[in-house]
Amino acid sequence: MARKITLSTIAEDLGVSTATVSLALRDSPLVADITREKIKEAAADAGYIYNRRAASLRTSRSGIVGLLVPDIMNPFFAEILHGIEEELGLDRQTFLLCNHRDKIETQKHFVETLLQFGADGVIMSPAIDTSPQDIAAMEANGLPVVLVARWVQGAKVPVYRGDDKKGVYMVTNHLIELGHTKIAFIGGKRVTSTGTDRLAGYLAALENANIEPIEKLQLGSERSRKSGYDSVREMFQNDKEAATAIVCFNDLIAIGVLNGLNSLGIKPGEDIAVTGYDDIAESEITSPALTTVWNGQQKAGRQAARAIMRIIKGETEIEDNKLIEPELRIRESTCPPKK
Amino acid sequence: MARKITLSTIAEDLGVSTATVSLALRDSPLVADITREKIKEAAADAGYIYNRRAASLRTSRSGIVGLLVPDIMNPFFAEILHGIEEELGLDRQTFLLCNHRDKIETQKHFVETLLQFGADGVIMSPAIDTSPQDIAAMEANGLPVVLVARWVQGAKVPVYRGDDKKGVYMVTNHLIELGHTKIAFIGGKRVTSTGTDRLAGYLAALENANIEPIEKLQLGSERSRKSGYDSVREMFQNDKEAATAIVCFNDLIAIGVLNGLNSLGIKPGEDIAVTGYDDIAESEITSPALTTVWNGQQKAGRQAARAIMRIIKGETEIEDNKLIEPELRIRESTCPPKK
DNA sequence: CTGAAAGCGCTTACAG
DNA sequence: CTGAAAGCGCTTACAG
Repeated sequence: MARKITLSTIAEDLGVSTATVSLALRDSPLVADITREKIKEAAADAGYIYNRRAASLRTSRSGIVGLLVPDIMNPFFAEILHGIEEELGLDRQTFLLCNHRDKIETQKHFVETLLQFGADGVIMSPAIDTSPQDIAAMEANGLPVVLVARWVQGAKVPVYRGDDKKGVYMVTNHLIELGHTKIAFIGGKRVTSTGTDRLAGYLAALENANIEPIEKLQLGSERSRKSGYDSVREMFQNDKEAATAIVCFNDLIAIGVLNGLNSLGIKPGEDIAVTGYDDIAESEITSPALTTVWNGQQKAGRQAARAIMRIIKGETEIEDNKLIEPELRIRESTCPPKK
Repeated sequence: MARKITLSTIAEDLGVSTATVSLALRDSPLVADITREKIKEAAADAGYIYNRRAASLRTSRSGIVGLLVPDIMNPFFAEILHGIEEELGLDRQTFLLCNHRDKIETQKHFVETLLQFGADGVIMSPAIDTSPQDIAAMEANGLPVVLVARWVQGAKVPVYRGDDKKGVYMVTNHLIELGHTKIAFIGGKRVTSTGTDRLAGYLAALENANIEPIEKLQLGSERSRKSGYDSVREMFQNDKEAATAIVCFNDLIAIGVLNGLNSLGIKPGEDIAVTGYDDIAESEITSPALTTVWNGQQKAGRQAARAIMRIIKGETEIEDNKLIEPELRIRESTCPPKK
């Protein structure tokens, strides 16, 4: 590369001012058509690269949106991201992604980075133990926040998510209608809002049917395939009739449970009923195909993205964030209790 | 927030110069201990936020590393990312992530963004059809490049990846040693360097054993679970004895194949042998557990991260990038041909 | 050990 | 429609 191309080198070459070049490149109607064309051509020829740092220092808008999720490897969050990408791509925003892995320190450090880069806003599924003060502090520093999938009690920011309690209620009820009474709940016991809400849906359905919940049928705190696999083996290794149905915290757990049961010689969909949650793409091609609940994660992602863009653009009317209605997806993994 | 806290407001409050504040906050030994302490305290009290855009405009180092992968939802790339994160976290680099989904336009647009932000370097698994000129252009614009997992013929930049050809050779050979001769290859036929290398390993093993490769036993171009599921059903729906063993392009395909076979009533690990590639975490808990090849993706990620940091720091001695040795992981999904 | 000053590359009033 | 000038918030020679 010879010398560095900037607005001023272009201006100099063309004998105009930097103001004119700046305006022309951004298609300002203030600039005469001929001038604009001439400038744009010169910029393209010279291989000019717009320096966003300089622009953002001046305008204090960075074009960066922060995105915080527990773990992008989890298809649930990946699908949220997908929704966000679809929506933000249109506005040519760039985003900075962080997997906080539910470590509040990681989250904090990343938020600090966002502030340093002058991010315009952040979409987050907050880490466990995020306080409303944490969120208020971000906003006080000029970083607007929108939540997705998880909510924080007391935080005054929009939240976009599915109705977890209702969805798990529906799927538990589906099992009860099939005739099950010994229904286990596996996974997600960690204290996220999602975990609490989903467990509450399960308990509400049992209560509604006058089924006494059994503590030892509620197992596992993680939300990975491996954890589902391990938990179900733990539950059934000694007592093959511990339960006739299993409500899983999410599809990943359920997939692990299907595999774990298979490894014990118990056939899901025949010997025992298993349900998932989220309806990730994979749940259609498990064997047996998984009965689950569509949770609208892509939709939540799109809503969150749209909301943050509106806030950034200074709109005050943020669309009403009512819960996304869950939908039951009955497939092959549920069956009546075995006689 | 009252007024904005900057270096100059702190300097003013304390009656020192901005140069001193700047130096003090970065722990320069030039500043007297007492002065430094006083300044640091004042900055912390005021809730000072370092403005990286301003700093980076001045120093032309941004602290940003770009990361380009086809799709972060794919555990193979997620594990590479994990390795990179582990390594880069230490240097407090921030990174900008892009899923190019093998669209050269998406990749191009993202690289443009990196240039605008003044990224210090980029680690990439290039999209299909990336040319050596594309990479040369990035470097010419001051953006050093390191490749991971995939390579580009003719590009003069370091590459960190496993020996795909050798690994697939090993696993195909394992099947041949078990007595198989009708061995299919499913997935990955798209023209990535990985696809080409892996197919070559399969063909080399067949040739070495004097087995004639059969065109119609090479199926599927994608690398997803769903694609494996669909391909194997297509292959076996009409002819249940189309093959006695299947080499899959990767573990995801293999997982889809396991499910697809199950859905057809064919038992993998008993009726037919199936192998994966990559040894992602999930392959240990499939049923049956998957025979596969460890590909060292985390290691490749770490190597790539270390290399880009060295380049950024101006070191010229970049560690020699020899291929990572693959390792065969024999589990339950492979068996001799059924009599 | 500390300060005054220039400059990184933009955009934005303000004049004309 | 175009230009001259200031300023965003840092860091870096340069003096002292």
